[in-house]
Amino acid sequence: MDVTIYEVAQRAGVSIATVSRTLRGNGPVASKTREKVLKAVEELNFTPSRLGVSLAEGRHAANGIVFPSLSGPYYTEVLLGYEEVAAELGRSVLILSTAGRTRVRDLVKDLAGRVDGLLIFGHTAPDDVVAELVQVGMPLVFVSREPLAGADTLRSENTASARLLAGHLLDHGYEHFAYLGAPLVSGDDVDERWQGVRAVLGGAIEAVATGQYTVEDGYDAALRLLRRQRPQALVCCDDEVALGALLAAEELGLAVPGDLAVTGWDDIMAARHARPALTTIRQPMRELGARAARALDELITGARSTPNHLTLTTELVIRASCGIHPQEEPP
Amino acid sequence: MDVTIYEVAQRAGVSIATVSRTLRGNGPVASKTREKVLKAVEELNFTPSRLGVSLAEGRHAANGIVFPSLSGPYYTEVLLGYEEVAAELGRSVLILSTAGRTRVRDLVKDLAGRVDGLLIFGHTAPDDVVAELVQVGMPLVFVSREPLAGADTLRSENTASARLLAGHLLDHGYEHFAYLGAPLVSGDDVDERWQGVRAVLGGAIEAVATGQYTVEDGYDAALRLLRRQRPQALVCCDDEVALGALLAAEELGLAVPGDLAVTGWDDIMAARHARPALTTIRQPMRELGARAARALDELITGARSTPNHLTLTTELVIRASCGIHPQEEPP
DNA sequence: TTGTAAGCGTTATCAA
DNA sequence: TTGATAACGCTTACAA
Repeated sequence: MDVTIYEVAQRAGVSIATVSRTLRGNGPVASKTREKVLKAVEELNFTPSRLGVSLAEGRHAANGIVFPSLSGPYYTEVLLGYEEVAAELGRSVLILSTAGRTRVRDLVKDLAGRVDGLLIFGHTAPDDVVAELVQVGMPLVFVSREPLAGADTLRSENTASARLLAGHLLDHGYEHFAYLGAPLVSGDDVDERWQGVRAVLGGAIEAVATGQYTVEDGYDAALRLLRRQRPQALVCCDDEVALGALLAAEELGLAVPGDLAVTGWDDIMAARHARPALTTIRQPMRELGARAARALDELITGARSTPNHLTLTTELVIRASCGIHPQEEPP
Repeated sequence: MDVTIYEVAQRAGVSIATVSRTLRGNGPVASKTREKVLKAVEELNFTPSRLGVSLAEGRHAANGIVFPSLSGPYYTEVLLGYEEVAAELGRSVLILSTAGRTRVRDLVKDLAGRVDGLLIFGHTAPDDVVAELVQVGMPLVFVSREPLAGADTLRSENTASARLLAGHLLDHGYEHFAYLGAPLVSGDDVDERWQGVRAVLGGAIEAVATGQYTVEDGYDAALRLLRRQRPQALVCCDDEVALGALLAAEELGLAVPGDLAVTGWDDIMAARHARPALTTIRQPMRELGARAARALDELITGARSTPNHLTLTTELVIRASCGIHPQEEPP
């Protein structure tokens, strides 16, 4: 891409203004002129410089997204939903992964300078940068964190489903529980889930830390836990941790369900295919991303100016891992 | 971000050229002047507009990446390696997912207009667009496809490892095979793998199609296959398909290994944790991404101008799924 | 050591 | 219906 609007104008024998009008389809253009212009555009294979357009329009036509990493399907799914809708709306997507990275502050600020709006997961961006962005009016939507003034927040319902899940486990007759994946920051999804189950299970459940919320760390943490005590049910903060717990149980020769119940969260693809299939809370990940993109669009175009705080509903999906269900799948 | 270099200059009582020099640290600036400028920058909280900088510098300081989707860890891992190194080099990353999308041509062209260089997976970008990009000299690196004139190509070794794998299976004494995940385009990784195993196994192996290379489609395809015939070994085009095959085998009551051998490709995290653990070919996915970013940097900065075609080495990882290995893990 | 001014490639206003 | 021309926000010769 090297040819500019000037060369097109010259070739077509018109001014650059006319070329611009023709291409954008706004101002009036005589149809004979239009044809000359289009011909020149065609011949020169002209594409307007994105930089020139953006500078003049005063917008990037691009969105950013900040996530910790892409381990596991959760962030990936949200990202795909986000990118798809963003593309529909004519916006590109710039990504920023913060996990294990130094100078996150600068990276986020740089990213913010390249986009019209930002989707930020939980607390992946430093509070002061967030404050700054809110301050300057940058359109922002946060996913998986508590509401914040001056920005949209979007999340799936956690506490009510947590109670539902806890209730179901009580119905199975369990009395001793552990929550695998202790919350790291307050107010995010993992924390809300923990608060929810604890509200029902009270002293009968104890939070156990994992490193990250991955299969590996879930496996390690579960192994350590199960070697020194035997809760009857392991409520995991997400499906990946739960898959890790399943592996640990197998390694220790514990039957799931039977010796141990395990539950997850999110309903990632692997949850259905796990052995045993995971009881979990389904969260509409793709939709989270899609909605975030639309919300951002509203904010950017000015179709809306007051922040929205939305909570999507979830669904308890009961499968095999949480215990024996007598009248299941009659033949 | 609303304050411009003019306001800073005015406040500091200097010209915009001096502000620019100070901030970029190139031209000479008296230290007293520098301080005045920095003070003004501080007070006004000035950040140079990315658009202005890019337009003047004639570069985006951004890279693009084109992939089909992000299902499964392969693309994700490459993406993470890519983004990490790109960030190190001061470049942002724009993504484009093409799966199930219409107007891919336009999307790729638009993306190309926003970046200094592009990583493209296999054949995810239409050939004519690719030709056009090569034509105009856009720095390009392709991952997982056959060498192409005018662009870097980068891939992991496939055929030699395929032979190695096939040989190992022959050593197990198998005589009837199936290759799950028939190649869709010629020249990509999946095709090379197929060519490699077929070179060794000849007529003893037959290619079986899956939809996409996912756990679900692998499961479906394996189920259909195993219901009508019983190869002794299932060579899968990647680990996800292999995981699906494992599920299908379990569903049919086939023991793996024993009744059936299954192998994968890539060595994703789940391969190690699968039951049985997957025999597979390890491919350095993260490094693929990292190298692509560096290669692009060389091309963009002009440190190199002739295309490179690099093949990274892989490793056969023998685990349990390919058959019984007598003297394994002595206690 | 500093400032002036010419780009960089568009869009859009205002006259003609 | 068209064309000058002023933004948009910066970098960087070139002069001073």
